[in-house]
Amino acid sequence: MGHADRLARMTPEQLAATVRGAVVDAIAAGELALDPAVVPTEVVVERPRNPEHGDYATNIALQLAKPAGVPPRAVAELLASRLRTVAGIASVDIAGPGFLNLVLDAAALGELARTIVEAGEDFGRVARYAGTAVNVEFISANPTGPLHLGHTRWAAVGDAIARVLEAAGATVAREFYVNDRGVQMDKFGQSIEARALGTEVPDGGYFGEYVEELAREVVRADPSILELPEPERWQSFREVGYLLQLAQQKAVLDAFNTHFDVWYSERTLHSSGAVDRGFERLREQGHMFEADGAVWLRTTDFDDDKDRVLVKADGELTYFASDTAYYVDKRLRGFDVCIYLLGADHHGYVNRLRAVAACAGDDPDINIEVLIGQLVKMVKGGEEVRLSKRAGNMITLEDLVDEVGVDAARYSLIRYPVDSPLTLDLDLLVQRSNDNPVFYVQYAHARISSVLRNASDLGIDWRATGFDASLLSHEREAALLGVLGELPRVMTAAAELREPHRVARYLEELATAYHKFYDVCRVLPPADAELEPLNVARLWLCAAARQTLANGLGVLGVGAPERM
RNA sequence: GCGCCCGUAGCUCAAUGGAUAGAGCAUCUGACUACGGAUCAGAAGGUUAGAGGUUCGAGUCCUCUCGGGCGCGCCA
Repeated sequence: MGHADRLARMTPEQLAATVRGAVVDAIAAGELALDPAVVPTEVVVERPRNPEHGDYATNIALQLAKPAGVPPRAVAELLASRLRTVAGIASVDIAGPGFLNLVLDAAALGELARTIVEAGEDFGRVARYAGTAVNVEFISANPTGPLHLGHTRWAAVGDAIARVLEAAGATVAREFYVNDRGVQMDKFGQSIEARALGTEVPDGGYFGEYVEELAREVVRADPSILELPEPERWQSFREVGYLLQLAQQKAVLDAFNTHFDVWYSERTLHSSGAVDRGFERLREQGHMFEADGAVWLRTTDFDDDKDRVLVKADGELTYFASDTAYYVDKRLRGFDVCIYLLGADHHGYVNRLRAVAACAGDDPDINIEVLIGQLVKMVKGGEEVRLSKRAGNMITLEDLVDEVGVDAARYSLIRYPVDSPLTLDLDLLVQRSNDNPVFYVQYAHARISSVLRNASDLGIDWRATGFDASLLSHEREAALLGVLGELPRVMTAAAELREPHRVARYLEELATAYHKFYDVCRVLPPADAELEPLNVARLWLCAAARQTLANGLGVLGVGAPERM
């Protein structure tokens, strides 16, 4: 019965297409005086907050009323009569100013469980960005010290953005720009040397305890370094110390489940000729000029406050010169979109980076994207913790993970949008980590895993037993199915908006829907009872829920434990 | 001074112009001799900082005011 099978399933995507079809048909039949071109290509079909408003609701009649010159309820009326004839749709109501409230047949909704189980890890993957190559650059901390809490938010969020984009079909490179060149590096080398020799750390140098540890390590690795003449000696300290520090950053990030594809060295940028290529591109585009003995980029052509110097009067390149070359290099490496994650203290860079893209002949609205994240504030004992290296209360990424674990740390940082400042209560995070919503979500996954294990122990092979979706008629089953069906749309929105926190919030909603279902719907047959078709149908639903939780958690880089 | 971000329940925060603004924590009251109680059911808690505007509809968009964070180098 191919016909029945085709009509049996009704995912939100299919429903949206069905509603749109009703509009197009109504126009073709002359019921609506509308240009088909004004019908949105994607009709919005959303799950109403109030369950009394049906499984799905659409505002399409409200949108079309004005262009059609007809009252919204009249538009709703004629769409409703068409939709009522569609197989899989149980009822259509008109509510409020002209909303269409749709209720699906239990079977049409329940088939979603099969769809999800069959899709497996692919459920939630969408094709929104298929064929797009995206470069996501984040953290890019100086390799002159450990990663601190300020970097940690980007470590979690940047990686989650990359994962979300991958789930949406993009090819993604996670990139870390290593500032291994310039004055800061020299200060770093001289600071390590000073600690090794017991002399005074230079002005503007690095004072942290880790510098002493680096000094000991460098000397231990090769004591002859102390015999070198200057400047080879401090330069050697710089080189060896830099590699040790960089390796430490990599190790910490790997442990944090954030794996970079590219560690791009600023030195390489210069030695590879990328700077020359970058300048060449900018010159071609006609935005470079000379004034006051310096070479400038006319970024004011594109919304920047002032023009920027590329080459100083003394012939030295500015940091900005590296930025421009780096951007051009990314584009030459084939990335369509270059995303930068910067802290709020760098928001002044947004316009100038966008101007760089424009000066290079690109479209700043397409090829470059600068995301500004607000800083993380920490509260401990009810008081704000001011993080400063000098005060010695710097909290590193490593510290946070040691205290709360990778999953809780990542989740806490990802579940909030980055454009609002975040206050983390260390006491809450550390001592009462069970209150972290990540455990609520993981618990749902572990709980389902347990049910499926028990089913297996009872010798139940639900996959091989017929699945009757129409049996999933309980309101909590319908609610759970409704939430399950949202993952593809949540993933699309999270990818488009670069907002992985939406996935986290969705998972919390899903976990709630599961727990509510589980509370009142017995899944396995009680002792001494026969296996009923309803038990099997609910096992399919459980499997679908578990798969969806696992897929969502995977996109956040958070584990989906089978036991906890 | 100019620019960007933010202001939602006691606290931490959601809500892509949609219906009665939602969660968690904290407070109070309930639910397992059946599948994991890290759960569930319920109560209480709001002039979405304030004032105008745009429209069928504004926490969301526009203007102004107030309050908070951050930034405005031929530094890196």
